[in-house]
Amino acid sequence: MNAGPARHVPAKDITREQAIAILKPSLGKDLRAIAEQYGVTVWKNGRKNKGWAGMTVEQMLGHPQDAAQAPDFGTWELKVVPIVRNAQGHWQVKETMAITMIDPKNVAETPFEHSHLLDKLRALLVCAREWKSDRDDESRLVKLGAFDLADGETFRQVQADYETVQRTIRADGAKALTGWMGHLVQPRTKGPGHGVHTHAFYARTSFVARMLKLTDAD
DNA sequence: CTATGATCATCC
DNA sequence: GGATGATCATAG
Repeated sequence: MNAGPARHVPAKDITREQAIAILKPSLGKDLRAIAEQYGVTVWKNGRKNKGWAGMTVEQMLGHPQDAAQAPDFGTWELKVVPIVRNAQGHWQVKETMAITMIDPKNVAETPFEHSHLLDKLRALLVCAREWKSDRDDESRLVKLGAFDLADGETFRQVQADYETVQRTIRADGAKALTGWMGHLVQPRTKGPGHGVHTHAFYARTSFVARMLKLTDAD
C-alpha cells in the first residue's frame, strides 16, 4: 500500500503538453533573468538556493511551491537539471537527479508498482539548463525532455534497483543504504544536513541523459 | 521535522 | 573527472 495521502489536485493543474507549449518559447532564454522577474532567491548571505532554477520554471508554469510527496502536476512530474559541454563540445548531464525521499518504513512495505518512486517516474518533463559556473550569473534553458517509465527493459531495471533498496532496508535498515547501489536509480543521502541522515532516490546521470535523449549529436 | 526545489564538497 | 555523501533555501 501507499502510505502517502492522496494529493488534492487543483483544477489549475496543466498537462505536460501544455507545459511544453508554455516553455518552448523560452528555450535559449536566460533562466537567471527570469528568476529575478519572479523574485526567486538565488543567493542569500553568500549561500545559494540550489533549487532556484526548478522554482523558477515552476513559477513560469504557474505552480505554487508545496512539499507534497506526489507528482507536481497530478499526473506528471517536473524536473530541472544542469548540463555542461564536455571536451568534445557535446552536452553532458552535470548532476544526478533527486527524485523522491526514501521513507524506510514506506519503502519496506510498498511494492514498486505502488511506490512514490514509480509515481514520479511514470511521466516526467525534464528541463535542461546550461551550467556555466557555480555563480549562475546566467543559465539558458536548453532542452525539454518528455520521459515515461513505460519501456519494459528500463521499467524492470528501475524496479530491480528499488527492490535492492527494499531488501537492504528490511535486512539492515536504512543506514546500510549507499550510493553504489542501483544501476539506473541509486539511494543516496539527502536532507538538511548537519547530522540528519535521510536518503532519497536519485537518477544516475546516464539515466538522466537517456530521459533527455542527449546523444553525441547534441 | 519532513517534504519540496536541487547542487555543492570532497575523495578517489 | 566522476561518484558518493553533505548541504542550501523554502514551505507546511
